[in-house]
Amino acid sequence: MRLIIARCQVDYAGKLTAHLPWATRLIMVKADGSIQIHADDGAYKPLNWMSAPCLMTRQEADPALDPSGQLTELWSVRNRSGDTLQIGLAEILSDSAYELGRDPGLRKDGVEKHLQRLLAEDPSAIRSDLSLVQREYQTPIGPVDLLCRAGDGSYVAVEVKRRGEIDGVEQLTRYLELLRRDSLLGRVEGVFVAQQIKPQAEVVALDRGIACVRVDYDALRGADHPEERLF
Amino acid sequence: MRLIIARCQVDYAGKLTAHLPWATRLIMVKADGSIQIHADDGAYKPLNWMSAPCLMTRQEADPALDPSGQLTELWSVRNRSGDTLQIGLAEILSDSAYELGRDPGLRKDGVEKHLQRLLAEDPSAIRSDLSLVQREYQTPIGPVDLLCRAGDGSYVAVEVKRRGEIDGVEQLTRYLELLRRDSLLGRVEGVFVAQQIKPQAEVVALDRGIACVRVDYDALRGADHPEERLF
DNA sequence: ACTTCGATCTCGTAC
DNA sequence: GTACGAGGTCGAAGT
Repeated sequence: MRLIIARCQVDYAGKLTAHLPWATRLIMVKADGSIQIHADDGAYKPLNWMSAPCLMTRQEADPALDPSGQLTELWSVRNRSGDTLQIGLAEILSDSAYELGRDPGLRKDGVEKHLQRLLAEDPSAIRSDLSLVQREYQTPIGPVDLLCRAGDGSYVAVEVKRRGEIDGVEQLTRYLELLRRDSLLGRVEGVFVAQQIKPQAEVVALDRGIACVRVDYDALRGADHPEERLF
Repeated sequence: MRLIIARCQVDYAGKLTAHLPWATRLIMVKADGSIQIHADDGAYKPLNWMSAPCLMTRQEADPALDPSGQLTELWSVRNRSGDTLQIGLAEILSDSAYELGRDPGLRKDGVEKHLQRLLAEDPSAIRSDLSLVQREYQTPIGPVDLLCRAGDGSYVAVEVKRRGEIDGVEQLTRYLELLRRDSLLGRVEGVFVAQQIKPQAEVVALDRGIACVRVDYDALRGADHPEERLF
């Protein structure tokens, strides 16, 4: 990994064009050839970047092409799609490189699957009269997260999301259309379950007769494993 | 901006939990307090991070809590939601800080809004008989990009995308369903406009009676500002 | 290789 | 502030 602190200007041309005026920034070149340019604030997204695989060519500044004469080096980076990143360097305040080696990588836990599992174990957390028929109930257009049965015997298709947005409602709508064609199932209701549901998604859902239920992930986890509760 | 190259291990607990085993990595601390931890490959997304605003507290390693004795420093970072990032540091290979100052920021060009504006100025570029009724016509499920009127007096809802994919067709379909319920509007057509349209998206659109139109962004810009044309 | 989908998404922008 | 849509998204999982 090579880290450079330098005054630079940058131009990107690809799916869009973008320009960075002269300023002092961090330029990071990773071992895989990828490059990112960071300012001193903002979240992790760089101001500009080029992902691997890409090819960099370097050239000394040509005074004829740089009337202001502040350029010392010009880097051109290009990827397979023909996107280009041009970095002009002026004063270099620091330039160092390190061998980091391969990273063992990140281990995650606790995403949407977990929420689905908790609700499969206790569908009454969604609505008191629900009982599970099958989790990941297969259909030709994909799996329904939870297929349940209501107190009155009718089937209920449940779509589980961490955040309920409009495309989740579309997904459930497609499942319901399909399930309702299956005359063996009889009446089939839809329930959209999420930790948070966006207002627009709720409007669309209710307009289609789909109920919306918000669930508390931490409470569910607590109910499932009381010993893990912190308070 | 502070840049540290060090052997470290990291734990995140928040919307999910994640762990990074011991390895040598880059730790970047920006002036706004945000932190990111990078390996030597991968695109710009860090292995782990904490966005500003957040608060870091530092403590010397306590041998009693670290039987292996490799820890030299322990950093705890916390944000407003209570998410925490714990970074344990061992050998520090490099540690340096720089004053970068405020960045003048990125200037972009060529995004969807610009395309929408150009088409709003001249809807005949979509179809010769179209005239604009309203840009960003509001509905309960979101704004229609362009509401136009055809030569025969019927309304035309136009969805503009840079790249036309299937979700754009879905979006326009929802608008059309809604607009057609409004008896004041009478007949409402749909037109899907983009620089490129994926074959799958076109199949779905045509199947639903939605016309597809490809537009040339550069030509539109050229027609609008002939002096800016490069060739 | 390509596609689909979630994300500790990030980022702008309108309300 | 909150909510919503777009992204040069990134990254993983499945086909």
